[in-house]
Amino acid sequence: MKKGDHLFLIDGSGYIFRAYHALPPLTRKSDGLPVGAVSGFCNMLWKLMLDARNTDVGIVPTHFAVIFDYSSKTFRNDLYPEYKANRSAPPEDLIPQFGLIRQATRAFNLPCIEIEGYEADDLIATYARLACEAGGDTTIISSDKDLMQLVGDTVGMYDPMKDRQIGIPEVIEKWGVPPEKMVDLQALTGDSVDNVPGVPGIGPKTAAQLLEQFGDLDGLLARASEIKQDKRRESIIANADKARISRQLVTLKNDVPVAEGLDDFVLHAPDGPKLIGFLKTMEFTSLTRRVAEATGTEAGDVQAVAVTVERADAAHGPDVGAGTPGAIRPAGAGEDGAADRAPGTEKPISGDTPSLLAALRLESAATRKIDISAYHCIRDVATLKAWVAEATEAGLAAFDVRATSADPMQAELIGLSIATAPGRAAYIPFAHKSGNGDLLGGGAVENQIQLREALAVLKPLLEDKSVLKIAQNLKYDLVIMSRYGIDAAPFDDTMLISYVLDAGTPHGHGMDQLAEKWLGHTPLQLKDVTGSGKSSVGFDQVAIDRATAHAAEDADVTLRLWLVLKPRLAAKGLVSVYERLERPLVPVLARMEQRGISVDRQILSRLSGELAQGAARLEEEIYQLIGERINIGSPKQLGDILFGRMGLPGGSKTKTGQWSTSAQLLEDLAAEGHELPRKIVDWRQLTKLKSTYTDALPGFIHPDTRRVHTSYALAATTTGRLSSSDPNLQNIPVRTAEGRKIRTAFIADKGSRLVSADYSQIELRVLAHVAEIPQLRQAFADGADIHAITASEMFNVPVEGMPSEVRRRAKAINFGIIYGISAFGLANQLSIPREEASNYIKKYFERFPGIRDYIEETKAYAREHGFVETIFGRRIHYPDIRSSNPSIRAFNERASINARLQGTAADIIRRAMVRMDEALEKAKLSARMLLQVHDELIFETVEAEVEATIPVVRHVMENAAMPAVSMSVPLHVDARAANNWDEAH
DNA sequence: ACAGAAGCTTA
DNA sequence: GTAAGCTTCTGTT
Repeated sequence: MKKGDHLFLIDGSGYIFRAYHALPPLTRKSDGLPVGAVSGFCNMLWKLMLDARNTDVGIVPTHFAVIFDYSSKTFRNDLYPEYKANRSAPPEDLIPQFGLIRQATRAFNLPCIEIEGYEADDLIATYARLACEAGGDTTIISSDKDLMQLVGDTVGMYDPMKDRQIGIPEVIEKWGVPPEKMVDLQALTGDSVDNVPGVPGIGPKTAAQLLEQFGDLDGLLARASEIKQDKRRESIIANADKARISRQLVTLKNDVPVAEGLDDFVLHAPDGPKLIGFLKTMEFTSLTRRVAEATGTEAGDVQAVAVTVERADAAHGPDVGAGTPGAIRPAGAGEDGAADRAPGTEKPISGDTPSLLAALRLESAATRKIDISAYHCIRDVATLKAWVAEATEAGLAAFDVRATSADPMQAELIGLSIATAPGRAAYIPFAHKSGNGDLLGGGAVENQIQLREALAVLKPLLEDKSVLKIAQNLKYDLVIMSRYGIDAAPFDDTMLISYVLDAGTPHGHGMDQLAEKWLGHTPLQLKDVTGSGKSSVGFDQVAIDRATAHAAEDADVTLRLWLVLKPRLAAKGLVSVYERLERPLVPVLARMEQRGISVDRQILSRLSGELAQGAARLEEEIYQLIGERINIGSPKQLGDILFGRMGLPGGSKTKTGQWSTSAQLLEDLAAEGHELPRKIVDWRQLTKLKSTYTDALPGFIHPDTRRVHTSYALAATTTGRLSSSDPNLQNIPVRTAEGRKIRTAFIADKGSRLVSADYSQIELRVLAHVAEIPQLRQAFADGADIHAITASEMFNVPVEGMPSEVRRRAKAINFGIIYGISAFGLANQLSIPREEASNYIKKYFERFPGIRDYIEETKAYAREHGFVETIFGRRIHYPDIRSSNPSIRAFNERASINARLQGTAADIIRRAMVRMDEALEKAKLSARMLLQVHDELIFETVEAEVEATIPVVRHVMENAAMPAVSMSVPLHVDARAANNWDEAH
């Protein structure tokens, strides 16, 4: 070994236990031999060896060895007979796997190292030292904290199950001490799994703090009398000996007399047939196939080999009783790894399982490079027809539209790209201009197929029922193409597939993020080809070769993403969520966006004038009161005046140290009789309504349709709700009379009416259903006042003649439950002390123990799986639910409680929307769905059909959960018709 | 020209 | 206490 070489040391024994516990139990070979841990081990080894040949990865091992424990009896037992004495025998189905894993190691052509009397950790310490002395680097494949003491400048760790590097910073982050102090830390904390005593009452946090204060263990023991906390001081003084012996136990021995030297560990290429022989015997079908592919071996030619199996009832062989403490739980491994490690979870004697397919696709996607210079540009009809034929033959193609605007209602088609296989993609320019920058925009570029001609060739393909069209954020393309008379179908949308798979994970679902995550690739950005800011040009001005690279790459990336992501749906049981709740909603929303809604410019303009007058009047009065003309809209200036110069009481600070001027705070001051805060609150309301609504909305009226076309995002929220933007029509004011006037500007066409239909208390009904609360179910079945019933149960007062304040409090609690209640939040909401809020919650749980159970069960589920599910199977991930930061953890808990309810409600209205158009058509009604506001749908219909439309709409909405779920609580929908949205609501 | 904070609108 | 989007101000690029 020499400088620059890199040694990989696998903690084989640790891995066995971790894999056994992390992987699903009962993975067995056809003859019943349990092989789950062997499978996990082989997959891990194979992945490491692939990485080893992939120079992109950065760390390339030159030396490689797998280290095992030999037996449970080591020199440590001489030091401390109780060491690992409480270790029970390994699980029965793990025993035969110890030997198999050693055989697997040899099948991989890797050295298999174990020495009697020493633990694997000691051998690892020894080899890491030898490598360091030879000038090489070491990576230890393990996440065992016992090994962290070895981490240093030349020694790192890697956790293959979590794909995580562990270096000095990670050790400090996790344990609060640098690696060289890990020994002292472990000496203090001890280890119950290994029966290392430590000092009772000292955990990792305290230990780190003490070591910080006293330097090291010896310093601490010498000056223990200085510790302030009585209990802690006494425990450390009384147990100093235990700490010292613990330190000896956890200190790894780095001078074990080893037989093999580092030169015996030089990494060789795997021997295909030898390895495949073993894998076949194990019936690891997918890994066999992948290894065969990678090594160029014909798997069919290789015979399975004999393996030696130690029976569970035989004498315990090596490894028994020794393992890695803190083996992670199945859930702790993260379900997200499931398909990545698909072969580890595969069923015995399986063919192409979805997980296998997903894993294969991922592997090939990550290895096949993207070459943006290899794309074609289609400039004549004959070539275009050839590509259409190719796509038809393939039965699928990815598309991406290039247009003049991000708003699909305004966008003019410029070109279209198409991909038929990874790396095989083309761009068809129709409307590029030579960008000379003169005002006329230059002339059309030569050698382009005319738009009409190109669409005539493409339309049959786009509408061909036997060709799957794949796009990223398909709704955009669909709206544009629909305006050009094309109704593309059938289709898949990679953005939505990602959303179904990974809602709530840190990565978003945009193409760039998906390409980065799954393909390890950064596509050309639009900015890269159009420029940005002032010097940017329209896409139609981009040179055709640059446009080709950009557009065709997006189609290529989309196709590759589809190959990777689509099989994952089946692997995770999420196909029906995608096919029933996501994909069919795309054309529904595309139609709603295209229809738009009429907004009366005159009404808004009149309102804007009134608001301007009112605001101006208040402005003058405010200036009078404060004596100077500040910018009232500046919270900074306002705060300085109110709480600084004028000295009003009760000012609190925001997190940036500014005075808070929130409405709540100003309201409180107003209630104390101050004149100014009231005026500021009023001024804010008027200016808010003016700027956000009356002034902004007219700008969204489309020049041709003269209606407002919002844009719905299907994949923007974590819970499954839609979001609306440009403009946001889901936050049009309704609470105040002033604000509601905005709604009168949303009108139906002449001779038509707006119909508004909204679910009543849908989230509370979902709660009553999922948490199985008898009183709430009964109340909803009776059509009773749910908040009054809650109050009656809690405070033992009759519903008749109930004071409104009592009902108000119950209502706040009901909403609080939906939001994942906390005493802090409820106290804020009701302006009561935290203790009082806490008592309310306690009382509530006494009356409705099912809700407490539901909340606890949700938290436990989220913690175990890292996600929660709606009743229709939509998954929402909470990766931070296990955070050690209590406030982050609590936030994730509340969010996960809310997500089941909000997400289920969102699923229900999605189901209604998917069915609505067909139901209306079947009833021969011309009503058109225009808007969705979370629990409300707004339709436009001719006056004569209003009466017939309402029952159809109600029926679809009230039965939307069926037949997938038969709810134990009825859904109730209120519906009304009027000339404008204010009166219809 | 853009990003973050503060504030306000909705379900 | 949950989930969003938009506007203004303010400071940085």
